[in-house]
Amino acid sequence: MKVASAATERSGTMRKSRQEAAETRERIVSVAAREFNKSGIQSTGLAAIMEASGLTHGGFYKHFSSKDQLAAEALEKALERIHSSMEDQSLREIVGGYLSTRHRDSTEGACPLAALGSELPRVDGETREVASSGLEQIVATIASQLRTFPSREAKARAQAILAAMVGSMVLSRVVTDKALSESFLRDTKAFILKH
Amino acid sequence: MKVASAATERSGTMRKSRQEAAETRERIVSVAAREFNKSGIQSTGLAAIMEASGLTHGGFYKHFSSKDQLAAEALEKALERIHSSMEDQSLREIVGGYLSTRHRDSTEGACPLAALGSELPRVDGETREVASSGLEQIVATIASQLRTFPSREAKARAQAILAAMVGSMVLSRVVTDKALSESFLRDTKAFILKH
DNA sequence: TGTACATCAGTGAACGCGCGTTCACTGATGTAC
DNA sequence: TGTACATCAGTGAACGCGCGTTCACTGATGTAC
Repeated sequence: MKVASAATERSGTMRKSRQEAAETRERIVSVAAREFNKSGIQSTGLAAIMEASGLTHGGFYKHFSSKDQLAAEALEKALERIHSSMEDQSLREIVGGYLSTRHRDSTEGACPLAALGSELPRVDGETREVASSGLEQIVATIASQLRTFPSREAKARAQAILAAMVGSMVLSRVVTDKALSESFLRDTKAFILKH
Repeated sequence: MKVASAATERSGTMRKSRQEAAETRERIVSVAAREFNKSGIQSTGLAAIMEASGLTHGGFYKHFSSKDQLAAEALEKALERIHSSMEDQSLREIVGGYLSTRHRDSTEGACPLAALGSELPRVDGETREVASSGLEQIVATIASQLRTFPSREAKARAQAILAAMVGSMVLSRVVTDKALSESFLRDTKAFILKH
């Protein structure tokens, strides 16, 4: 703060408090994405998210107008993260990364389609739209890796491949037998890549 | 009640009130299975289930010791229903029946793996076990239709096929575009059967 | 640059509400004789 | 078969609790001059 000229202030970074507030907001969205993946949207309380963000619950509405708005932003962020991790990867890399025990056991950067899939048809309109369009982008990215097929067929196959990946992840988390859980991932991977 | 002998009473049907109570209990389980499929287990209140069963909420604990117990029974019943509908069907029939718009749009007899899949890893122990073993039975039944493969490979393929079906159903319900929703079902079906 | 006022991120108490569960009560059904 | 008592399915009020949301307040930061 000492020797910053007015020009630097205007063109450069925000002043301390506003910058911190923006960082706080981003932190809440990140924490929310993780907590939603772990426990579901409905089942995760705002107080838990705020506490995990190092704040008290009352401050929530200084950043968001409702829980729904946070859910939409957190879902968008999580889907973008998954989507961008797939870009410029081969089909083998995409499927291998998705159908891994690392992904199965993580909440931090896990795919919300698998973690929240059966809850998403019931979320509010805006959040649902975010889910739907994020899903479409992922399908398009997978399709772009199916270079041996004409584009219409590539999209059809990409949809089936994403369905198989999401379903495999869901079921591998439902099953209580560890070996069976891992064989869901392994066998689905083989099934997809054998095509 | 009129001319029933003591012998008939003992060997035959229960007396009226007990029989009605048993019917009430079954009705609650059926209603619960449908409501859980529609809104999720956590998000469905006992009062809503009891009201939809034509009762007041207080009577619930005359039939069940907890919501968890009801969830386990409702899930078992729903999974058994899906499982038995697959028995003695060909792979084509199983996949065609599962990946249908009728199934997608129904709650009454829908598959809980798709309707509740992402919630199931968080349910209580007994309910989770019911889900896990119901899932295994379905895999076995699908595998039994893959007669051209040795049994180990048949089971691996059955797992991948179930994963693709569940994932396809989940995503077809997430997506807001009607045509895209239907193409998820159609394309996944083609992908599975083309193998 | 320094001063006076405005803004606003964050706090913590409070709200109305729905939840799972408990309970005293009722009246029809079941049982014993 | 008829009577007296016990059982128990179902009712509706009440419980303690956590939820999303609101609000008065604080004090550091931002702005105007």
